[in-house]
Amino acid sequence: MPSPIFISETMAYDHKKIEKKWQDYWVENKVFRAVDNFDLPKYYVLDMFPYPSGAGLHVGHPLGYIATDIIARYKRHKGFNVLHPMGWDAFGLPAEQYAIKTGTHPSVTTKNNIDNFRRQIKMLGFSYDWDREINTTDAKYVKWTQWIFLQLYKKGLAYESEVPVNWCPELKAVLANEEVVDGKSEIGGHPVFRLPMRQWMLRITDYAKSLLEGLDDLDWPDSIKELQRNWIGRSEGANVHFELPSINEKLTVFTTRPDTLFGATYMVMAPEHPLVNRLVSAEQKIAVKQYVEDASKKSDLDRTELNKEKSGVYLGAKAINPVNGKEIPIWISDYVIMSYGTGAIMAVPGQDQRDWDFAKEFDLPIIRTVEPPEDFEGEAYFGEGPAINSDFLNGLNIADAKSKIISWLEKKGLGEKATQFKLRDWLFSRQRYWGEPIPVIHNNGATTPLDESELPLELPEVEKYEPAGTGESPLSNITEWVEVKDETGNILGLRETNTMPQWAGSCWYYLRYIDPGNSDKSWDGAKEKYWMPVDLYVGGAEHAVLHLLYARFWHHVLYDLGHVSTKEPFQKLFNQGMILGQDGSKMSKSRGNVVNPDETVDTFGADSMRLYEMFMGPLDKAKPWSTTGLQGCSRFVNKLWNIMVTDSGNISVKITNDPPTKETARMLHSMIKRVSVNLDNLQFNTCVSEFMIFTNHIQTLITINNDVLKSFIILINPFMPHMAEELWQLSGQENELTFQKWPTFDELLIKADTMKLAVQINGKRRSEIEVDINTVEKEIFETAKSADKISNHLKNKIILKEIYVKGRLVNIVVK
RNA sequence: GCCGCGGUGGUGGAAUUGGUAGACACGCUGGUUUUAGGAACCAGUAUCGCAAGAUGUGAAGGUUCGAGUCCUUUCCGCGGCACCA
Repeated sequence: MPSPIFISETMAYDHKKIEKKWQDYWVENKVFRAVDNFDLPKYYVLDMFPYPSGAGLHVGHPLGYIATDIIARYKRHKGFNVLHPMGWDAFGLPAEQYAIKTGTHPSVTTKNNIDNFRRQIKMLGFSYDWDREINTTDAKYVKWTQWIFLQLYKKGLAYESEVPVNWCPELKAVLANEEVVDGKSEIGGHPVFRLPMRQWMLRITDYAKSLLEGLDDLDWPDSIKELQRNWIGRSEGANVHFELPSINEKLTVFTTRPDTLFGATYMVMAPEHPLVNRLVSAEQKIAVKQYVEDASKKSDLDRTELNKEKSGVYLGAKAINPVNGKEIPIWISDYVIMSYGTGAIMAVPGQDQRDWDFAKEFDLPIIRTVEPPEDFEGEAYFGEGPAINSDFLNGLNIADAKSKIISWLEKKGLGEKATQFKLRDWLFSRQRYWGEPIPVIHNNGATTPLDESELPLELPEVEKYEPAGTGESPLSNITEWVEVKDETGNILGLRETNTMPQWAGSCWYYLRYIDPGNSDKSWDGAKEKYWMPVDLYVGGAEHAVLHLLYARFWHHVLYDLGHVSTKEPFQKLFNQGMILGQDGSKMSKSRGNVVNPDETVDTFGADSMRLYEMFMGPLDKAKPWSTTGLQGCSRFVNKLWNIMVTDSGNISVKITNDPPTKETARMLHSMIKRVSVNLDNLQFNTCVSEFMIFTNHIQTLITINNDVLKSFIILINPFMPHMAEELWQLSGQENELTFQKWPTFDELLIKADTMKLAVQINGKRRSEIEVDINTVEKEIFETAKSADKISNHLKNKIILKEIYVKGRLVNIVVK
């Protein structure tokens, strides 16, 4: 960004010198250290810690950090003991891919990137307690990540399974469901295929109910709660058992519409269903085998892209519909998926569009069991209506029919009420080097967890970081690490060579900040009880169903095991929006619209950048960067400086002990009120406007009262701490600014002596009157009626009603 | 298709939650100052109109004394999910 710097005639605020001065001061005096003083009210304000990439920060990254820093500083002024930490989510694929290319150990890359990120973050003057900095790749941290894994393992929540996984040949790794988007990898957009592989899984499905119900009491954006609810995907319905006469077994299906059972005219099983081979008839054997093979070759992308046309094959077997004893044919089709419900459905084409499409394709019978309205022209009907063709359910609405059929099924032992979740177990292993080793030893098909005393299990040095390509991690090549031997050299077992996914470290880092140096325990119980939960958590919405769901899962487990005192980790969540490039599109290297914070801070200073990012608009909205907008904020910063400070660097002679005018006092108290309320609501942009309005006012003053100035400095300190500290010092204050009490406002002082009231005729503004604040209503109406332009509007009209909205307006309703 | 969020000047956005729409800033126009450019300061800036005045928060209806705000229908944009039975 070529920004020519011109020397102005007024003394410019020397941001470089002053920012360095106070940043050094804060570090040397450990001003922002959080002390474990349990008597003080606490406030835990947390940022989603970054993955330190090689590219460094662009101006969008620190947006949330600026907001949390403002809140942290605000809460300190409000008397809270504030915990505000920062750390690094440092395991991950980019460092490993760089290692494959260059041979540089990922720990070296990671260290360099962290150093750069730390430098960039520090230049913005954030009030982090750097004594609590953590790094997920640090052996002292990995130890406790592995320790938590062992707790999950011991509780039976970690298991190995040969499951069809999302295999990405390009990344040479398997991915979690949450990491696959539209059949492609979330990172890089490479195709993903379904392959069976041995994998570690975490039983997050055991916590589906708990995770769903826990959302209710959280102060989170509705959109994120809704996203998680959808992802967990609770469905209420029934399991229904269908008799399979040919093999004398039962086939259970899950349905949300048991009321439509009389309309079930055929059944469909997933091609992978275990009963397929036993049910298939001799005549259909070849066709079925072919279909099953074709289905297994399809990638996720194929399956979604082909979702328009239904395919399938008749199994040559029948099932008995339990409500009427009718024989119905069983088909297989890939529109039924094995991993949801029981992998088989009862098809009710009359009430389900997918079943309708399939029935039309293969000429299967359709029976409506809910009467559609007369003008209904669609195909399957899923609206409300009376039951038809359904024997004892006829005439009932859907809800009544459901409960009646469920109790009928339960009484006869043919089915029962059931709840299903979409959520699947969490695929927890990765075929990568740069992750936490899973602390487990294999021996003859059995697995043994490491003893806690053997933790941390550290990564061995390797020569090649390239994965084997067969789905095995680079660790599998390190024989001396993999083979666990006793003193005499006998092999006792083989180490697990898969590592944990990047999410592992971020699942509990907020707990480690509470007690980062503890080498005996993951964290101290008393400290955890004091600091938790996180009072405010700010980060990007892209983590809605990944990090935020996984972390909640671990936390729920830790709660059940008695390791944490709160059921939920993050009480209030806020998502910062994206900062777009000047052109309105997403900032990216390829578009060439990336704004670098190093240059911005160098040219305009940290305070200007902080102020501008807050001024741009609401924190949660996406908004484009504007260099002229930034210049506007920089202009404001300099203007404020020049009002307060002389060219020779002393506090202005305007600052005196003369009492403020009524107007100045009114504006100060109004500002205190609005800034306080807006900060409580995380509305930072309007706080900045308030500062501008007040500054525009004091610019016109001949003298500025010293106490007014003091209050103003405290108000701006969260936003522009460097200048605030300097002004605080220049104005002769000696106490630590950080802990000054937040000013309070006096409602009486905010009121002016007179008020301006709009005068409306039939709700339209026609005039304005100014009256004394104590004027009684009757007098106000009289004044209003005689006001400029109003008498004209009242000519030849009948006044029906007179409305006075206190302090705002008068409305005269006429006819 | 389903779920969630949004649509206000030339631009980013305000609006005490039903009460004077456009705060604050950017940009633009004119002025002061300056050798000039820049900076700083002053004034103006929703639209139409010389004016009086009229119109105006994606569109159309409705509730109300009064609607950017509430209700209905509809269009557009963004995010998420997607054969989940």
